[in-house]
Amino acid sequence: MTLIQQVTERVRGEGGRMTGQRRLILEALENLSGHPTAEEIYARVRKEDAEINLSTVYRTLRWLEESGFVAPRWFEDDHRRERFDAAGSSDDHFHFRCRTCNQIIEFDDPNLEIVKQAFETQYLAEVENITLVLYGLCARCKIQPNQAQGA
Amino acid sequence: MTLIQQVTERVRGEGGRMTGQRRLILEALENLSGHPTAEEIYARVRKEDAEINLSTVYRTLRWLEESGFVAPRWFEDDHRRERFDAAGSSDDHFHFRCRTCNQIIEFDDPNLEIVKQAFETQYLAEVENITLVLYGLCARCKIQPNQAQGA
DNA sequence: CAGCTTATTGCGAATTATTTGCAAATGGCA
DNA sequence: TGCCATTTGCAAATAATTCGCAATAAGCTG
Repeated sequence: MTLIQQVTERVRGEGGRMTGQRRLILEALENLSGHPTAEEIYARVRKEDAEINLSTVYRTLRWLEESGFVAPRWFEDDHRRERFDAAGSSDDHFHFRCRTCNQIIEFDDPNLEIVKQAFETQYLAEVENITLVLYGLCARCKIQPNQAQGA
Repeated sequence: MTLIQQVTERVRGEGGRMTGQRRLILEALENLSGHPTAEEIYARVRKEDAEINLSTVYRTLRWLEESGFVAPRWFEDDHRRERFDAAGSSDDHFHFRCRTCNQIIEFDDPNLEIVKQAFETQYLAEVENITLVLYGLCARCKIQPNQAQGA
């Protein structure tokens, strides 16, 4: 089932409406690779609907976030700008961000479960959530520098 | 050697001045526990010098950051607000943040080195920096909830 | 398929953390 | 003690995101 179908089902179930704007924003989320910003999604959607407003994009993203369809992320090299992770909040994974080309790679590692448990045991705490970001150079930029993409 | 002494040495070495404002900000950094915000440092410093301006606090923190004496941190539950880690950028450690009392615990774990190396090997990347934050409930808040402190 | 209700949109203004420009103040060497 | 470049205070600028509100349009209902 596609993202648009899932969201449609959800929105209808709670008396909401599936508008043209929402459909376009969902399409943009599926098609834009990486973790786009609201502006990037806005730019993409604008190609189809020149009248759409940036605040509609923000509102829709916030609403998708509440339902767990997207998760907000912030990276330190650009900490003011929110990015949207279309993988949603359910599927947990970690991130690597290349400081040259700005690409984001998602990965997972079972060691994080160990780190979490060790912390919980030592501090008698309960860990609900983990954010891990590795910053550095991706394979390509290690060899051939300066391929900077969008911020 | 105290932080103020270290910074004085550095600033004099590069033709800068150790002003009363800078001294107070450094004292605040040493005395405030956790990872204070610029506003918190400002509030503290203001008790000694009612004339100091918030932008002086920001400028000084930025300058300390450039020299590696403090490191900026952002936590997701309050992602817009910058916090300053007096441990500096040299000493690397990770963070736990309690979602109830907002306290920050610093910790280290050798498994992160393994995660880093595994990632570098698999993706042929070079990791320069790691940010890891665990979010959850600290020991006290697990038992006795609602002791919320500053944001 | 036209009407109706109210969820959603567009727009512009507000918000908030941080930064900047500039004239006035001051640290610290001569 | 005076000089002058570095720093400060102040007020205005920035920039991402949010909000209020009147206008628009989903999608039931008849």
